[in-house]
Amino acid sequence: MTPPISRTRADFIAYMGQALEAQGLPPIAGRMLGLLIFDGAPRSFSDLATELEVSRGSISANARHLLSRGAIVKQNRPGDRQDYFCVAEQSLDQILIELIARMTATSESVRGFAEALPSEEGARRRLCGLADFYAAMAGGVTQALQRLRQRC
Amino acid sequence: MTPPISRTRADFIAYMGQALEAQGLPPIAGRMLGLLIFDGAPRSFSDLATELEVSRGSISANARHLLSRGAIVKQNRPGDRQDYFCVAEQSLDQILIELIARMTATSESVRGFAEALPSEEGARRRLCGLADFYAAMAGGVTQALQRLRQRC
DNA sequence: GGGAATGTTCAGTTTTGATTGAACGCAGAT
DNA sequence: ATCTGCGTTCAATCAAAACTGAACATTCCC
Repeated sequence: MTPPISRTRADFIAYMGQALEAQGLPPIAGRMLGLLIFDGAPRSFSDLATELEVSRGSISANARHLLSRGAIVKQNRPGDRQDYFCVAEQSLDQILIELIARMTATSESVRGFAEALPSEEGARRRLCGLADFYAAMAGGVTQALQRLRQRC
Repeated sequence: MTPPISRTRADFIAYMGQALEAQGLPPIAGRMLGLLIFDGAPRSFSDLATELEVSRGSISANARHLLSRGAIVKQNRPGDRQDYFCVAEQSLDQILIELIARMTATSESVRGFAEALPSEEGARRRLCGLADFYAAMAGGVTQALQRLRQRC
């Protein structure tokens, strides 16, 4: 017994809201992204407000948030004053790229702390280990990114 | 002109507080972990409260948090009623293992949504792509984990 | 038995962040 | 000129989370 598509859609949108909230995005941003991914077509600003039952102010703020991360893009059409949004071509790439950047930055910061210490300090070795850890994660995610790119 | 070790130490602890806060941990948990990593030796419960200038209640709560994640371990010594904490042997491994589990779970959840849809639905293809995305990330982090393990 | 030290718990406070909704500016349409 | 629809902004509200501090139970020491 397969559920109706609309039900799956609603569940997916709610799920994405929670999943992305756990990764630091505001919940509405997650739901917006879920909706856009599911529908796979541009949706208008007010459509989003209506469908998600949130204020226009929230759409405005969260759209800006997602736009700045490169996860979605804004479209404008001649003769239509509305803004339309859809998932960016390489939306997922962008997320990974940003993640890699964050981890690389952390690695470098930690290495900076390490190198401010004399080499005989045990702490220096430990901080270097931590820096290596973040570098390794960045490397792993980079590989994932390459794998995804060549598949699509 | 190298800063004194104590200064680097304080800065590192503060930095870790912020860095791990950005990844969902409470700030004090991040600072505790930073302190323990820097010092590389067991520190007592009250030492932590004193040094971080936070209440014992906070140490208790955050220590439990870090313990449950396997990031730190508690030591008890004969003839000493205090609890001592230090970073777990495979503290970083644990973090990666948990991350992999989360991403794998997300991938599977999303695939579940996809498979509830008829194959002619475009949404099904898109959700499968998202599931692949999370799977690829989990794979990348798994590789990072293996690389780290064999290095140490 | 007191008394001091230790970790936990929990109610209350503070802080932080998300969300709303009204006010606003702008651009087309009437 | 006025009106309507659109998106932004911002002050106020709300909710969730972290943190504190006092009360408590336990253990050890005198």
